[in-house]
Parts: sequence; structure tokens; C-alpha cells
Amino acid sequence: MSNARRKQPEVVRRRLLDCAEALAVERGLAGITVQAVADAAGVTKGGLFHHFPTKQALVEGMVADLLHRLDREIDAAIEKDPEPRGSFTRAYVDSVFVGREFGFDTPWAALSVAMVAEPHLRRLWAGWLDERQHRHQDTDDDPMLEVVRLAVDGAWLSVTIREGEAASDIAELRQRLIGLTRR
Amino acid sequence: MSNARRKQPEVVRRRLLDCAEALAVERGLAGITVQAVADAAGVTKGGLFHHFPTKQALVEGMVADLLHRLDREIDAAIEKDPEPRGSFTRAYVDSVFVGREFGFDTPWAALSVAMVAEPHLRRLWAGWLDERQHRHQDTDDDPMLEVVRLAVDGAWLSVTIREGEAASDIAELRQRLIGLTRR
DNA sequence: AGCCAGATACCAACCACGCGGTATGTTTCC
DNA sequence: GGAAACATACCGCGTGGTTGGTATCTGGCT
Repeated sequence: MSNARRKQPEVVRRRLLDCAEALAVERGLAGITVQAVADAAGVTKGGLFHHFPTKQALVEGMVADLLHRLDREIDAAIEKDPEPRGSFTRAYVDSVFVGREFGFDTPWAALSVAMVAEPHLRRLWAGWLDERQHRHQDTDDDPMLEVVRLAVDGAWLSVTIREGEAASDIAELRQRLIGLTRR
Repeated sequence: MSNARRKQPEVVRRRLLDCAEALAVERGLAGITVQAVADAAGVTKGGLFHHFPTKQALVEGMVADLLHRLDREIDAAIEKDPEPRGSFTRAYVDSVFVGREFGFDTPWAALSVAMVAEPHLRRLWAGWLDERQHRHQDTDDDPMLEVVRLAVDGAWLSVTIREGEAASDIAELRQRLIGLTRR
């Protein structure tokens, strides 16, 4: 039965991805070693390699997971938005700013660290962006909206760089960006 | 005299920094190993360690050099700008977009790769930003200008991620951002 | 001017260590 | 019982860093 089972592979797998993400944020991409991730997840190295055949698979799995979470988050935000024009861009804004008041524990933080450094990961990221941008081209294809999205990237970078220490008032900046998507 | 092959330590030092930068761009930050940098510069590993006592010193030296070049570039652009309001922000814009038509060989490309990945480098970068932002607060302290600067960061990230392949028309985007700094 | 001592700029070989990865057990689930 | 889910121990290799030596430059003394 499922009441007191001791081994839960999918739980371990999740914890591995989460720990990899956390390590990428606080110790940089260099700190995301197989050993460190395994230790943080309370598993031995061999145990890790049972779930991910190679380190690259681990990192790509983490990125894929993050992108997937980001997808769902954005889709949900779009659905709630009554106004179609710029809905993707607004969802994009909130994907970075929501939950940003304390610390920086959104998917983005880990993405930043991982993606920019390794070239082959950049392509995954660029591909995601292209796909998303193409999908929303009839609601979000506007010069000003593009500027807003770029500013979001910049803001995310700024927050990541300052490690959560709020630069200027983040809530105010968010309001301003949201406002720019209407007009 | 200076016709024969003299020993020019500062030339070698420069070449080491340049090669480190180039490697960071094309192979990612993981590709910037002491051996690789030394080889690319035509020097042995021992020779490199004569100029930089440790790898961290090498990377920090590279970053410091890049920031210094960026400083001069921006200062020069500000001086040419007749209108004081937003002059720093415009210089900031051009520091990314000028020379971007072909490839991506500006200081920024290497900065991106190096800075985001390692936490202690992020602090250097954040410090530079804070200092610069504080220095120009009476000409560039404006909500819209802040948005523009963030968009610049985002654009730079985008260009870096796509490895030079022009996303939307870069020249047009630059014009738009410059336009937003006026008004 | 010429020479010499010492500092500078490099090279070549080496080392300890941590990395990603593997092979082989041992326990737990169905 | 047999497969899945781990643990343990080990390996080759590349890494950052060191050591000791060798050219090469520089400045001062005679």
C-alpha cells in the first residue's frame, strides 16, 4: 500500500532538482557539483546517478523543469487577464516580480545563473523565448511591449545580481511596467 | 632597442586578459581555465601565474579591466551629449548597441558570462552600477530612464543569449530607447 | 664604455585534489 | 524472486597551484 512506504523515488528526484537550483543561486554555477547536490539532497552520488545518467542531464532536467513551471505560471496569469492585448507581457512581468518581496526564490534566479554561463543552455532559453514570442505575436507584438519585456529581463538580472536586496522599490517598478503595457 | 624581440610583460598581460575574455565568450565561463588561457596567449601556465598569483586574480583583473574600459566609453559618450538630462542613460544605451551590428565583441559579452555566474563577481558589478547611478542621480534619476536602463540590460542579455544573431532590428530598438530618454 | 649582480620574466615538470563517472554490492518495493 | 532504489568504494583525468631552474633585462660601479 501507500501509507508507510519508505522509498519515494519521485520525491528524491524533485529534491535533487530543487537542491541543484538552490546551489546554483547561492554558490554560483561552479558550486553546482554532483557531490554537492547529492549531499544537499541527502543522497549519495551513486543515488543521484541513478536518477540522472550524467551531470548534463541533471542540469538540463533542472532547466526544463524551471521552464515548465514558468510556462504554467504564465499561462495561468494570461487566463486571468481580461484584456487580451499585452496579456503575455503582463504575465511575463509578474512572473519575475510576484513573490519578490522577500528573498529571491523564484525559478528565475536559478535560470539566470545556469543559462548565461553555458552556451548550449542558452539555446534552450532562446528557443523557449522564440516559441513563446511567436505564440503571442498577435496580442503582444508591439514595440513598447518589447521594451517592457526587455526591462523585465533587466530587472530580473538586477535583482539576481543584488541577491534579493531590493534596489529601488520593486512594487512601484512593477506597477509602472504594467502601466506601460496598457495605454 | 625596441626592434628586436624584447620582453614586454605588459603586452603579455594584456594578451592574457584579452584571451580570457574571448574564451569566456565563446566557450562559456567553464571554458576559461588557466591552461586554456595560457595556451591561447602563447604562454605557459607558469608564465601566467607570474602575472596573476591566482585564477581569481585573473578573472577579477579581467572584470576590472572591462569595467574600466566601459567607464571610459561611457564618459566619452556623456561628454559629447549636449543635453544633460538622461545623458548617462543614453551613453549606457550606446555602450551596448554600438558596434553590435556584426558579432558581439564588446566588453559586455564577456561580462555577462563571467558576472552572473560567480557570486563574488556580481558584487563588483553591483558596486559599479551603484556608484555610477549615484554619480548621475541629478541628471538621470527618473522612472522612465530607469526603465530604459533596465531594458538595455535585457537587450544585452538577449543579444548574448542569441549569440549575436540579431533578434528584432537592433538599430531600430536603439533608436526607440534613445527616444524614450528625451521628452 | 663594459661588466656584473640582482631583479624580472618566463619555462618545464611536477603534485595534490576534487571532479564526473563506473562497477558492484545491499536494501526495499511489488 | 526480481526489479527498482539506493549505498560504497574506486578510478582516470583535468584542474589550480608550486617548485626550481633559465633566459633576459636593468641599473650602478669602475
